[in-house]
Amino acid sequence: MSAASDLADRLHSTAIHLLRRVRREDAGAGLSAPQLSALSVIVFRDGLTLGELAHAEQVRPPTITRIVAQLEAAGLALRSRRASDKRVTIVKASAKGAKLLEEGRRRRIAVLASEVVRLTRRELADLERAADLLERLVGPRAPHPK
Amino acid sequence: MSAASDLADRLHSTAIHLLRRVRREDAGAGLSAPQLSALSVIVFRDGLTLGELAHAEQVRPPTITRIVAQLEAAGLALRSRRASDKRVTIVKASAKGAKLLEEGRRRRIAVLASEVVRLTRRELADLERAADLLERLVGPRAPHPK
DNA sequence: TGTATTTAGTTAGCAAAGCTAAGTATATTC
DNA sequence: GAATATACTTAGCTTTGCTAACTAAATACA
Repeated sequence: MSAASDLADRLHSTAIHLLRRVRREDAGAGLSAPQLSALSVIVFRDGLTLGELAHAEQVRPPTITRIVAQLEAAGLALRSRRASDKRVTIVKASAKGAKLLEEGRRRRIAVLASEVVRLTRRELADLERAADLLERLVGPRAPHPK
Repeated sequence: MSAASDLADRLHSTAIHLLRRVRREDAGAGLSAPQLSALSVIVFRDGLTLGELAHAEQVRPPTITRIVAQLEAAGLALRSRRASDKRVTIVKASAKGAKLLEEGRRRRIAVLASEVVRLTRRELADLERAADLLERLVGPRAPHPK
């Protein structure tokens, strides 16, 4: 139990540090980490609804409303109503958004991957497997009974 | 290069999701993730200075000033001046702080480790190694030339 | 049909995180 | 002993995240 406890602690701590580390670079691209994260999902799953995006990003509706509004204001994403149900909002990435995502990714690489590429092949494989596991651990899944 | 890029992206994304995941539980303990992270360092390295803590946490001085002020207001940490140099502030954990850290840790476990303990021994070993690597990647190290 | 409920998203307003710029107080330098 | 450097603080800004309360559209039901 203590081993799992320690590990969870370390993951928590490294997550905080990782985000602090990339924060400034992301800012250089003009986008915050949450904005980039959302944009990434939008590009990857083009045409999803705000609700789906909120679920994927594990935030509450008001939060995703605002983030998408920012992306839209920056000309990176587009919103439209679904014809068959005018309550739902469809989000798509603009060409500019897709392009900027690629740039943001490159910047992040400069910070993370400049170190990552120095790893041995074996260490890289470890990290890859760990990323799989982490995605399973923290992926969307009805987080809490409200 | 694209492999490293993808990996960096995934780590970035999982870091965001992990923190969102534990956010509510930490809130349940009355502490935010940054507060818990700082408290953890304070408990682990009792008697460090604010500057050292800021460096360990990779934030700017004003940020650490505020976080420690919050911990102090909550009765979890204590500040004192160093006799030999009255500019520097020494931070220590109170008994209450050490106790609460253990509780916060337990709560986080409930979220992360409830899944973590379900992993196979081999997966756990992967994650452990990954945590080592991540700590190396994102640990304190003069991040940017101001 | 026509009210009542549910669903999708928004608006308002709050606390905290992070920052920079500018201030204070103590040490150090010359 | 005046000038500079160091350690931290204060002020003020933007962004994140939340809950609570609202609007508008769809569905239920009677």
